Amino acid sequence: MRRVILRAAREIFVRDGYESFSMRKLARKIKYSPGTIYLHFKNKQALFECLIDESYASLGVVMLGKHDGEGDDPVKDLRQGWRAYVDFGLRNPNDYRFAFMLSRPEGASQFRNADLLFAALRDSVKRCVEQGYFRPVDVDATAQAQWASVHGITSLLIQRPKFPWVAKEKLIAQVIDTCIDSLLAVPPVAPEEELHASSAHS
Amino acid sequence: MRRVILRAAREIFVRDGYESFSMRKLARKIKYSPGTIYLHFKNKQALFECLIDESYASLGVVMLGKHDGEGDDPVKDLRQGWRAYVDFGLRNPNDYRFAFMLSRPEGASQFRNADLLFAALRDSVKRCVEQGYFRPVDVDATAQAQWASVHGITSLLIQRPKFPWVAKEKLIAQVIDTCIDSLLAVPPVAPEEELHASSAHS
Amino acid sequence: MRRVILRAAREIFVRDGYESFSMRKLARKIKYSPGTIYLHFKNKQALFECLIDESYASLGVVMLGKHDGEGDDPVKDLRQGWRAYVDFGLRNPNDYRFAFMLSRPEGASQFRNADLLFAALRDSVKRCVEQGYFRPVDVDATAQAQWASVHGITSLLIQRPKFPWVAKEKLIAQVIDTCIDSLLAVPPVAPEEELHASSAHS
Amino acid sequence: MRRVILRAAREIFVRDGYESFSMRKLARKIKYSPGTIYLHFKNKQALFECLIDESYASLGVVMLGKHDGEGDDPVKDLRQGWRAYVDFGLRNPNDYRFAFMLSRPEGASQFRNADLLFAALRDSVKRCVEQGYFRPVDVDATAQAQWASVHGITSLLIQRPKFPWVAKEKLIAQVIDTCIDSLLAVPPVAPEEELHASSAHS
DNA sequence: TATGAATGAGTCTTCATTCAT
DNA sequence: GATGAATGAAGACTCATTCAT
Repeated sequence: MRRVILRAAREIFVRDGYESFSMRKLARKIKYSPGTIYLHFKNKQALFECLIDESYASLGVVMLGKHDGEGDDPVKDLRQGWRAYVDFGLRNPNDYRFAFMLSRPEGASQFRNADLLFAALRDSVKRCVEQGYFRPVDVDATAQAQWASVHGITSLLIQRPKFPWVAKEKLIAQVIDTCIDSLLAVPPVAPEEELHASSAHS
Repeated sequence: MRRVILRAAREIFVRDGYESFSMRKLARKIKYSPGTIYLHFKNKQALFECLIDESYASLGVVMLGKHDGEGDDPVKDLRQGWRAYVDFGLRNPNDYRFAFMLSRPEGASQFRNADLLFAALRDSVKRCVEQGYFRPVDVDATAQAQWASVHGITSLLIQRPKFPWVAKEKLIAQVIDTCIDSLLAVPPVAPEEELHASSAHS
Repeated sequence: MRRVILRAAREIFVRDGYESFSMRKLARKIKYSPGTIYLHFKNKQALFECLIDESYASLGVVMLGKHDGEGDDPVKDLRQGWRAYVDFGLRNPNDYRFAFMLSRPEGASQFRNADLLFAALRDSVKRCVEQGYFRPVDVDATAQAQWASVHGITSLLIQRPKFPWVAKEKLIAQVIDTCIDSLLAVPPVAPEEELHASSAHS
Repeated sequence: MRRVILRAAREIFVRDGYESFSMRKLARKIKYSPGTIYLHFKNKQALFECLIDESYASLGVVMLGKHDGEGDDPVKDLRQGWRAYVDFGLRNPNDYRFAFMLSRPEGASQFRNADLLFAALRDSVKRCVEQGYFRPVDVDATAQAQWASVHGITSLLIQRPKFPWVAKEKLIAQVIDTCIDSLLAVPPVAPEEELHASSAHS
């Protein structure tokens, strides 16, 4: 029942965007009276928080799914994780907006799932450092910086789909590779003309 | 008169945020009747677009101001330009939200000032490449990738002020430096400990 | 226009009582949209305050009307004033409820008309004292005590119309007379068997 | 179980006032579902009536407690009874509002406890007359008139706590004393300065 | 005895916008 | 250029109450 409401709410968001969501619309959509929603969610805000948390969870599943089996190459895992992150955002723009681009009112609570997500991401970076793939960088700072960059390209592509971007695939790859390659202890061997191949740290 | 309205509108935004802006409040603030605004702007939407364009302009002024007539070190210019970008966003979060983080409805027009901004930024990168500071990368892709990263850290810091960030200064520097240093034809000195050293490169 | 709204609002109150008043009902009654009311009154509260003040004014007019011409007998004036007060309450119960029996929210402002009313009443008592009709009592305390008693009978008769009251006329007279006669410097001459005739001070 | 509900309801009233009482809040408070209340009370109205009756009972207990088995000075008893009445109101304003200041809808039933209260009060007056302390006044009229006055000061002090009252103690005493002293067969001593003297009569 | 789900009408209020003047 | 009056729709939310289970 909560599920029904949440699903419908998400659909409205995904379809019409955040700005035009309303409890009334939601009620109309699930063909219940407005009051009914309030039996299951204290608030519009509470409903939101729930949806946001779900979004974090989805994103987490997608990202972490990539190195479930503990690949032998944590750098590859990380790269694929970020790539999954971007793809998730592009494929679920309203989920992504929910999770990261909405102004959240003052008193909003923290989200369990968000913490899990960030912890996992941090661990992924940590593994790269510990196993000698990355130079001995500050793990927290690096994880956050990478997240920032990847969030940047994701949100811009979502928010400005009509901007004259260069080939999106290339752009995404360039952002992620820049983040990762610049940290490699041993720089990647340069194949032919690849953008990220040449970040030449000693 | 348009000016008066725009200034007042911006003030409301900057003060109270996007969500709580309304034409009525605006009218009240400029001490004119609501109808009057419609003599000068067709729409709430039209007013918005105008404000957004102004925000692009402000941002452009701030960024470009950094290497106005200069030119002896385009990399430094670029670095400072991005730093100015982030600072602008953090100091004018509502302006920044306006420019880059608002969902803009379908039919919204392009913005002249945005084009100027991106062109300037692209040129800045181009200069780095042409003068041999950067490896011969794809200028457009690089400019966009850098923008994405810098936008990423800016918007996250704005939108999630309570996230347990590492020291903000360090984080910002790390994002910008990663963008730039990975492109240098001659890599910055001090390979290990790079993170702290990089913001003081000659 | 404000007048139209106020009159309609008062009618709703008078007809249906305080509890069942609503802005929507009011709007429906004057056949305007709800929003329209808010063009003229900031609030439900603001509308109330206005009505209450009007009620004070009406009551003031009624009470003071009784000794407009400065009767030569201030005691008679006072007695008639109180009697007019009670009558006003009984004839306009919802006005009276408005003025004195409604719980008023915290921030509610004072009412100009109420002040005028109380001042006049105090003056009336004062005159009785100054001209030697009343013993030299504390004017403020006396005015307030009399008001309390008169308010008491008024509000009870309004609020509990079905209580097995003794003859109302007699009851009202007894309350007012008790208030006044007990203060007389020279007690009224006792006619035949009159309840208040005998309050024999000195 | 009815008891549990009633107690909780009363607490809500006493804490938050009449206006903000609701069946839902009540249900939440007793941690039962809203429906449950309706198993025990037909109505909000029915619940109210019950509460009001209880209030009458409380008030009765307080008043009558003052001259339980006594009797050597019925005037003193009466005076103390009224004083207890006022104090009860001031100390339990929401109870008092309940009992006397709420508009009660048409079909509301009479209250057993109210009858008891008034009967007791009437008897108290009657005793004063029969034992020669009071002049031979109409007992019913006198009881009702006194009640009116005392109710008046009680309700005004409750309802208008911010009014610039003279010293409340003095005011209350003046109201009660006026009611009683004006009926004494042998007037209290100290004709001038009576107002202050009267509360210390033997 | 109890409840969980539901409702339908209602609460106050704000909104973007229009238009005759 | 400007306004004052107005609107209709919508906003979030609460209410007393019912009823199948």
